[in-house]
Amino acid sequence: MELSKNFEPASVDNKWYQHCLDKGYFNSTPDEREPYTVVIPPPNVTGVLHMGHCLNNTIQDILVRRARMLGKNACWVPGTDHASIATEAKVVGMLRERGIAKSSLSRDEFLQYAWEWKEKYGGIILQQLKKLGCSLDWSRTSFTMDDDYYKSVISVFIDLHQKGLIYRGKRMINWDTKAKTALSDEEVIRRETSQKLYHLRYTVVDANNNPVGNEAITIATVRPETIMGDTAICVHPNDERYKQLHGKFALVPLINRRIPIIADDYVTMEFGTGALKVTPAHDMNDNQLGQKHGLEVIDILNDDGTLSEAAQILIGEDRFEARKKIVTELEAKGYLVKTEDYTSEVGYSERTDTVVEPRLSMQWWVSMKKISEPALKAVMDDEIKFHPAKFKNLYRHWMENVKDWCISRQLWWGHRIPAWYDGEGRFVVAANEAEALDKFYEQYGGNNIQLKQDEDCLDTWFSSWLWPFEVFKGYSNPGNADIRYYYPTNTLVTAPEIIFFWVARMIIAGYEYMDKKPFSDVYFTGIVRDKIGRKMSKQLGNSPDLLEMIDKDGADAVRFGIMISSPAGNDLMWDQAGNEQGRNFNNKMWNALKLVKMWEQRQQGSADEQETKNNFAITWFANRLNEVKAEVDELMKQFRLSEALKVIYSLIWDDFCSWYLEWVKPGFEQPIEAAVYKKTIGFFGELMQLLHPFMPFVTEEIYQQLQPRTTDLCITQLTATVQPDKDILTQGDLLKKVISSLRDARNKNQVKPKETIKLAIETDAPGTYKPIMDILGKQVNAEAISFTGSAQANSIVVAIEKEKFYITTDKVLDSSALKNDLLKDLEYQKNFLASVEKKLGNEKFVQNAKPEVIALERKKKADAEARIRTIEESLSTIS
RNA sequence: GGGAGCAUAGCUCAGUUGGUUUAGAGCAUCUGCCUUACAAGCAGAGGGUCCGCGGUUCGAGCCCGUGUGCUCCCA
Repeated sequence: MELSKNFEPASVDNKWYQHCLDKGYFNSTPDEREPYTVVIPPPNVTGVLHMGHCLNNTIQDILVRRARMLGKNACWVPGTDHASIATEAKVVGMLRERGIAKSSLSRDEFLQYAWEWKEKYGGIILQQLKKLGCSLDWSRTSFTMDDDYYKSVISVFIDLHQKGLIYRGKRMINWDTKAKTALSDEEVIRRETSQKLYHLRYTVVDANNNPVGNEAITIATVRPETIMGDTAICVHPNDERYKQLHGKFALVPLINRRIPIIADDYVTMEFGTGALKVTPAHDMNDNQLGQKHGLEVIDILNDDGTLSEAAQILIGEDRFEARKKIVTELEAKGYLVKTEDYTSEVGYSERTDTVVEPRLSMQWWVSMKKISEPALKAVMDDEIKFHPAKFKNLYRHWMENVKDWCISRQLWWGHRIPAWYDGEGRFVVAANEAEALDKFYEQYGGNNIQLKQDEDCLDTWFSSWLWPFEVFKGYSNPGNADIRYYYPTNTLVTAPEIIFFWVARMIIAGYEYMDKKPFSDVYFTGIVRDKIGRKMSKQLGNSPDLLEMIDKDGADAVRFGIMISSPAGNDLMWDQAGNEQGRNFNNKMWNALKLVKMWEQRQQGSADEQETKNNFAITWFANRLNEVKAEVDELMKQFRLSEALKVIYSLIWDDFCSWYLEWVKPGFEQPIEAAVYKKTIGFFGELMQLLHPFMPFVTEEIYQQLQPRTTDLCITQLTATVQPDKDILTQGDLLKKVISSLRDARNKNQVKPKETIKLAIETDAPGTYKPIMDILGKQVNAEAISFTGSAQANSIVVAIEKEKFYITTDKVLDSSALKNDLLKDLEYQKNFLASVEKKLGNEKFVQNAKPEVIALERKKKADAEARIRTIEESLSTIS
């Protein structure tokens, strides 16, 4: 079959992915092998594949595929989480298109639509992962609202409540006015936002409401619309400007409500005017201050962010509209002293991107302090290893200062809180209404009481923290065969931004419910940025279309592109050029395949490799391959995936294609020895195997093209690594160096590639060169090679190590360039020698340094001296 | 305000308990080649005050201090 000019990924990718699915290669069931388990960080069911997923899942696939090739029973579990807020927003959108208002639906009706949406549009991302080549066990696809999973989440809630670790309480929370729900601290994104700082003047009065002279106090605020919720003004006790106002009162502008002026060292004297308006209902810090001083709490906002009756004015106006209007009014009535530009951090909802409103609210909480202790210890003791380890610090800091977790959300899509209330607000926690009634009568007595279930549902993370064991039904069906075999899982691959959202909580849940860690290693990927360092985001539009890229260059090229620039735990500056490099790499390998296939019909002679005259090339490459295999082993153990890929890339492109293939390549239309052909096919296959986890499709295709196979590459087992022969590798390096130097000399002397030369070698060890003469001659286009004991007239001299090489050609030579090079090298060597001699002349060095270091320095000295002699002799022949 | 991290070639990064030469790779750049696998390629080359300053040491890109700049997290 004729091979195409270039590698064509489009048909190849799909063909092999489907083949592997048909063969069930990605499916796993417990057996006698060692398991290698990875659970996917469940993407949001509304999600579509972006660069972060691409990086994350490529890494997981590399780990999983390699484990599979190392004889482990690899199991990678796919799935999605139900994403309360995001999904509910999508469903509301769908309903709007159909002209249905959410408010017109009952909870059950709404949930029906939500499931409809989920079945129709949800989980597209899982199909996209197939395009990327991810070798997931699709038979295990999980969803955080699957029946058993749902029950487990509810059961965990009840259990934690019984243990006293879940409680209900009215506290300050982050309120999303668009989704009308509470958010946890982790769901709030803080962003620098330019705002205005308004200086407002409050009239000062005494206890009898009489003005105190002409006194007024000016405060600075970015939220003038909340002044109606003010219940105090606070100044620093040491602030001389305000000492006379302690114990006095101020009138809130426009509504003229009287509030006390209090003193607290919480206030920063230098900031603004040094006087702080205190609004306990609408600011976290003000709330604490209010508690300390026993201040009234006046909530002036509705749950949708409009002003409430309590505001007295601008009732029903949106908070930002109200801000504009109140500023105008304050200015008109002379309360606005001045306006400054001001930049500060403002919290935005992660899901709806609206400004988060701090708000007092009755919510459910997980008490985190005690439950997180084993989880902190496990990471500090390296029972669970973080890669890179620097994230341990961050983790410790968070865990040591962990705050209670707000887990209730005012949404319908999710796990409904199993709490049941009577008309008076008394409640019990139970799995269903019947159990709830029993419990209620037991606890409160009475009979014939109507209970109503809590309307709210649980934070999505309250379900995904059970993921590593519940995907194996480790909680709902304890001790089953899967959980015993696959848990603890091996490696979790995730982004550092969800270390608290998810990683920490999974560790907590793992110890609480399985009594074991959920995973042994956590690999944190970096954040994918564009090439000028901006985080990729929808808003910026700097996120490339992944599927388009995969269609264009193939999944392998995209995987290569993202992995080649992806240091563990560091952000990566993604650049389209990486894809091109990957595509070029595909073509390089494809062309090497074409070359090798051309030889298939031209084999000649014995297939016994001992006989072949290309023995050196084969022996050298075999050892070089072993060397790289050992390196890759080591790098993979340390999760240095990007470096492993670089090493393999260079082995294939440079060592195999540029050196080895050129060394064994027969002349035009000449035959190739059968033994060499056989070996070459073998090497090529092994290279594909080594690269396969990184680039699964092109490697499988080439592997199958190389020779008829009865198996597939993706399940072919890697053989144990053999230690390479150092002497052979050194000789190979020498050969490469000689060839490069001679080519350089040809280049500098403008000897055209096609012109042949005669080469004479002056060496003490001609034996070293005998096995590599053929290769050397071919590579530098020499028609003859001889050994000589003396300088050759009219030749180009090339000095390498202690040896000299004389190139003779018909051309008239201009030796000035050559002479220049030699002089430059001589100066370098002399300086180097001087530095080594200085070191060796230093008594303290000789006394203190380790013997092997001193021996090394002596060798450096000897080498440099020999080298200087060679250069000087060479220079003398040039004149 | 508190904490963490980073700073090495034009760009992106390696550089493992301080000594493998006067620091490496890929990409980009430059030179020469349309050499029958590959011009999306081949063969070569150039390119660095390892952020500044001070210290420890026989010896510092690496350890310590300090300054500067950038990034992230928390309040």
